Amino acid sequence: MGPPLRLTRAAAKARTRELLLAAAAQVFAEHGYAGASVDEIAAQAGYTIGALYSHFSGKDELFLTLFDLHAAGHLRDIEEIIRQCTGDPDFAALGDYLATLADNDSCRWALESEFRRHAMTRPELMARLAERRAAGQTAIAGLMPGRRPGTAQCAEDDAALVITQLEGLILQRRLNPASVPPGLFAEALRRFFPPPTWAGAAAL
Amino acid sequence: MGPPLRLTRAAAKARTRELLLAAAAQVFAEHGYAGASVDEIAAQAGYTIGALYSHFSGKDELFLTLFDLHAAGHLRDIEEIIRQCTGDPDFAALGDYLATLADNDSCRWALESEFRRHAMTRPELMARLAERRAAGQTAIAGLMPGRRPGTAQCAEDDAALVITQLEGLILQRRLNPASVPPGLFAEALRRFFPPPTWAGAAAL
DNA sequence: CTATTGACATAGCGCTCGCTATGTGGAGTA
DNA sequence: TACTCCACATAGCGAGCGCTATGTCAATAG
Repeated sequence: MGPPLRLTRAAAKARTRELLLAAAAQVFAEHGYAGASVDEIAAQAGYTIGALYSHFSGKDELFLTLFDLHAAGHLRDIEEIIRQCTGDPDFAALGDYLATLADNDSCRWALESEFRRHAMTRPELMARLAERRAAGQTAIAGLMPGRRPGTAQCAEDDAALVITQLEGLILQRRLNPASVPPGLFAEALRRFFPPPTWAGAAAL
Repeated sequence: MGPPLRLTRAAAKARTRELLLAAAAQVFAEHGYAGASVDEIAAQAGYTIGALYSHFSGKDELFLTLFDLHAAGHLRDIEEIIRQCTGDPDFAALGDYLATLADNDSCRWALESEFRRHAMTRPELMARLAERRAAGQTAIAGLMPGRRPGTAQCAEDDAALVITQLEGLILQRRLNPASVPPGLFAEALRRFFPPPTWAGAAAL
């Protein structure tokens, strides 16, 4: 048969699940885990709690599902940016992109803070988050140039520095956009990726 | 009269207030604002909710008091570290200090995440937090050397970068101490405070 | 067309919450 | 010592919570 005019049963279910997850992200971000009510999450998605409990076993599973999705995909954007810093990067454009990344998805960074707070008090969540971040850091380390040959600095350390620098800047821009203009993102990246020829000659 | 053997009435009241605030910080950090119960906060301090409500108008005032105390004092430690970076700094010692700063006060950084999440959804809190941080940043900017004369980089931008770098590293160390050894803090500081004579000669 | 399934709605239970009204005992004062 | 006061304890109320039991109706299969 051709494409159905209406969504098929399974497709509709998958769509409902996505809507519930998106609504949960928004409500968890705004009120925190304990402050978020399953009624509000379901209502935000356009359903009632019956729909929610037919897709998830409860509030906790909903939160943990979001946690894993977030932990898996969080460093991907940063990795992509770092990848574009190799070769002949356009730092100004990357700075603009980072600024929009910080400005959009308003609930994303609030969720990030909520996840971190949760992870700090629940060892198994901390382990999962640390593992995902370690994988992302290693991927980024593979992209970092082995510069400053005089120092014993390794690529893993460079990656940790650039990740935390960009995350810190993003969180700061969430609090006060004026204090972190796009040019500051660009400047931060420039410091980790100096012009290849000059730096090689000037070092030591 | 000499110092009283037992605490005077006002001193005991002040001590109770401090105990309540410390307990509140711990419980808010562990469970978040909505998840924290005033009963647990009072019990953690060794009192009941009667004591809590005779010192604070309610849960919200308790939280806002902590918020202001935190916002006021948060960048002081970083400012002190940056001050010690001027002159002839011992980066290794400062790195050790930053590591212990991240490791101790476990509830402090969980509270930091909770405050940020709250600020992201409440404009008046965001304004207050941004104002305090701007003041701290300006103080730190006054300590930053006006290096790299070739670039249009100003001290305020340098301060924003070093603050967000250190905060990002601290938060990362909370999640995974092994990924941020004390030496990485030291390396981060070194990059913002290069040896004075060499850098001046090597620049441009 | 009929039967069946299951995605989702509805109502309500038990529990905990923030907060208040009220009680009480020891520190302060003369 | 006797009176006063207030820091703190205690009991309970109304509201909202997560979750479950049950109902409903449209999409599917035969």
